[in-house]
Amino acid sequence: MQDQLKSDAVIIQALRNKGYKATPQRISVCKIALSSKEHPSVQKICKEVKKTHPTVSLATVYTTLRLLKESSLIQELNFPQGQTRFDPNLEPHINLVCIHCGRIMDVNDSEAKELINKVTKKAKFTPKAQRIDIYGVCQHCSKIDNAKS
Amino acid sequence: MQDQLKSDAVIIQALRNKGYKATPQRISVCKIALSSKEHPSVQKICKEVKKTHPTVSLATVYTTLRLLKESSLIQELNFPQGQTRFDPNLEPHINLVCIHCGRIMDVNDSEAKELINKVTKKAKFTPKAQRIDIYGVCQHCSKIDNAKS
DNA sequence: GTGTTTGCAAAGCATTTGCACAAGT
DNA sequence: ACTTGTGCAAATGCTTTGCAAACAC
Repeated sequence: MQDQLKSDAVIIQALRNKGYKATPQRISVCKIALSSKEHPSVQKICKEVKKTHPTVSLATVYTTLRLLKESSLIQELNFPQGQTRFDPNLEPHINLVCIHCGRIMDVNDSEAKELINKVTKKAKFTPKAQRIDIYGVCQHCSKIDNAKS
Repeated sequence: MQDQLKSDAVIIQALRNKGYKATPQRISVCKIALSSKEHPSVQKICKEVKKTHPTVSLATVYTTLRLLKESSLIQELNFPQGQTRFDPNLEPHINLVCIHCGRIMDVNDSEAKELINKVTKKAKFTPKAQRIDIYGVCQHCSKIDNAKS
């Protein structure tokens, strides 16, 4: 699940710097939320944490995710039907959201950044964050669809 | 609230074409959802409809909005804390979302369209819809902030 | 007249909160 | 030791659903 694992030490330090206690559950949630490229849901994160901390509760996962959000380390992506996913990539980038398999792929594109700069400057709007989603069918799913027909 | 009011006749025709009955409540919800530039919430739409149809229920508003969504006439924009807003603009455009006053301003920009074309082609992704949000402080709210300090 | 829609109230979910106990510093 | 965090269960708030009466066609 995590390609780019943050080490425990780094996370413990970051939590303490912000005045939070570094509990095992918290460290685990942070590691997954900050390292995953899968844009996991709360349920998915909780399931993952349970592998090493079987007693963890959803409440703790929610609380920790809120800390990360308030510390501007992750972004919350809300979708219809109460689907919420989390993204540690806060740079301007594009989310390709597959409406078949639910996968979200990141595309880093410098033009996205330029577009945001241009538009906000023109509208005298002070940007703090952004979200660019494209909804559609990913390469993998359209292959499956084609094979079926 | 509505600058670009769709006429009743057009909406009635559209509903019937899709096999739906044109009830007064439905017509009213459609008019507001399709014409408003304010990206209204469900509550706001319901309140607006109540002005002419005081007995309308939230359930009816929800149902009608679902029809419009499934007919690809509006888009649902989900935000944290169960905030849902609706947007009749389905063309690629940019939403400037003010985190102070909650206003959402549309910016039509051909570069947004081009960016989407480029990225989806490259990733062999079939686009169906999109959403580009920039979160920050609008011109009006930053003036207020400056005046305070 | 027939099938759909309405409006109410109840049910369903995701998320938050209160609180006693446990754990980190 | 003191304070904060955990985990449970209950509460909250948005959205959906079931159903009888009302309505569109």
